[in-house]
Parts: sequence; C-alpha cells; structure tokens
Amino acid sequence: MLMMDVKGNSNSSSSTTQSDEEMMGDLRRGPWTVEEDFKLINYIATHGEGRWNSLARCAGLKRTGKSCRLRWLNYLRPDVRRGNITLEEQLMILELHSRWGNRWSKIAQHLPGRTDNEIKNYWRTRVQKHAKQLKCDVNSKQFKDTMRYLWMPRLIERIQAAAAATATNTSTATSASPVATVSASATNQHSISNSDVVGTGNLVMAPHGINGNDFGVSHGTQSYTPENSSTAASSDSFAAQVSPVSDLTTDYYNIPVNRNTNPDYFQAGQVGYSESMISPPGFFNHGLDFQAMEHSNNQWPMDSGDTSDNMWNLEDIWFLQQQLNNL
DNA sequence: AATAGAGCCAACCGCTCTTCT
DNA sequence: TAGAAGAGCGGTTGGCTCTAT
Repeated sequence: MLMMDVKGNSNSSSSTTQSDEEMMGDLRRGPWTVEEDFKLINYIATHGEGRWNSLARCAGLKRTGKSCRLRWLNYLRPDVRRGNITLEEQLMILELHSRWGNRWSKIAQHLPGRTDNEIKNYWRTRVQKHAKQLKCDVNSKQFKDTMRYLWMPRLIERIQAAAAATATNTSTATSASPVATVSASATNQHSISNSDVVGTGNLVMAPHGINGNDFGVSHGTQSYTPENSSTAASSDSFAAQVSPVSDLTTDYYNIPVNRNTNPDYFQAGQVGYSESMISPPGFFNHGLDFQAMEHSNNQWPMDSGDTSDNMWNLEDIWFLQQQLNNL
C-alpha cells in the first residue's frame, strides 16, 4: 500500500532547525510508506543511528530528522515489542507510574521493547478509562490507592495463577521429561504467596529483559519485509508472535542478581510491592470481599493479558465507588 | 447491512535539555 | 560563554478499526 495523504503544509514548530527549514520544500508527513521504511532501515543498518537530520537527508528521505527518529524508535527498531501489554507489564507500569508519574520514557526503560509512546497510549486509553468509570481523577489519591491496594495485588494474583497454570501444563504435558519436571518444580519454588503480596517483605520485582528473552518473545528476530511493515501490514503481523498472556515462569520472582547497569533498575532490598502495597488500616475491612468479588465475576480491569480492556460491570463500579467513598 | 460512537495507536507538535562550534 | 543545532520528552491529534445499535 502506498501513500496516502500528506497532511499539513509546513512545520511551524519553534524547535524547527535550519536543517529542517532547508528541507521544507517537499517534506512528507503522515504515515510512512514501505519504501520509506526500507530506506531508513537500510541506512541505519549501514551507517548506524544518530544525527537524525543529516540521516534523513543522506538516506533520501523527505522527512524531518525528528520524524525519522520517531519512526525508528517506535516502530522499526528490531527489538521493539508489539502486541498486548502483558499482566507483568501492566503491573510494572502501574508501579512505576506511581513512583514517577508521566515519565514515560523512564518507565519504558524498565519495559524492554516497549516504547514510551506505547506505554503512554496504554495509560491514556486503559487506565484513564477506568478512572473515568470510577468517576475520579486519575491523579487523585483515591484512584492511586485503588490501583495500589486493589488492582496491583490483583494483578499479582493473576500472574501467580498464570505461572502455576503454566507449570502444571508443562508438568502434565511432558511429565516423562526430567527437564520439564525440574522446570515445574522450579516455578513452584519461586511462586509467591498472598502473604508476600500484602506485606511480609519478600517480594521484589525483578527487572525484565535480563536474558533478553523475557515473556517468551523473541527479540530481534523480526526479519523485515514489506509485508510486515506497519503501513503494509497492521501490527497483527507482530502481534501474532506475542502471547497475549505472558508465559512468565520463574525468573520474574527471583531476587535478581543485578545484571543491569542501569541504576534505576530495581534491586533486591529496594522497596518492592510487598512493602509498598501494604493496605492502609481497614482498607479491606470496608466490606470489600476481594475473593468473593473474584469468584462472582472475573471482570476486573486489566484482568488478564488478553482481555486487558475488560469493561467493569455496573456492580463492580458501584462497589469500588463505595470503597473509594469510604477512604 | 448501514451507521454512529468508542477505542486505539501512529505520528505530529511544542517545549526543554544537551551538545557542538 | 553564547548561540545554534540536535536530541529527547510529554501532550495532543487524526484517522483507522472495532463494536453496538
């Protein structure tokens, strides 16, 4: 599929550089074409990234450097992940956002393969939607408490369940295999209990991507063809490779040996979920039957990786609103 | 089957910070 | 040291897709 519309006339950004101005004559905007993607990929493969304005010129792209950079970082990079945000990633986003607010790029550093843009979009479309349903501001203390004391523990439970199911399946399906047996027991060994979640102080989240192959997604193996270009094909071509629900196994709950040089990565001993998610006194005593809620229906927000946009039913919303009113 | 509305996401905008000369 | 250019960030928007009616 070739282009499409070229919208707008000229870039009036205050940050527009002289180099940009020189290119203004026939600058392209809007969606990228397959040919443009090819040019950019091939040029970067040969010359590397950086110096985006000159890169755009030298690559023969009628785009601004900013546009090239954005396209590369958000879409064409070989290690960019696509597909649904997994439970683990949701949990990470909620936690990191509670720390840093809208520091999307900083949050993205802890979610390998995810871009700040993707995380930002996730937040705006999913999380803010739920805040709206609860009729409270996404930045309000009430909403933050709801995230911290309800959603995040809930996510951890779901992650546990998924891990246990994976272990069970692995064990059952290949019980004759000694390797599988070891794997399953290892998973059980590292599984966490509810008491960890609510405050025994043992749970520390390990950074993703330690081995570069987290979540069962093969990074950097996406070979580029016109067919899997964003404009030629939708992200489905990528999404098909990504399990909607993480195949999380043992590493996630390991106390990590800090193999990442990024000082911002969590380390054992730093505040973890267990410490940061202790329920405020009486929070769960306002009539919130967490387990009953789970069993009566499974329609929690961000309830699972493949149904992360589950809508709340009216009963849930009413129920949570009562909790918020009681805070 | 047609249409309206909502959801999603790629791309753009405008600003700030950093690097270079 | 100051100004220009480059890079990066967060906010916003436009259009495509999906879903409900």
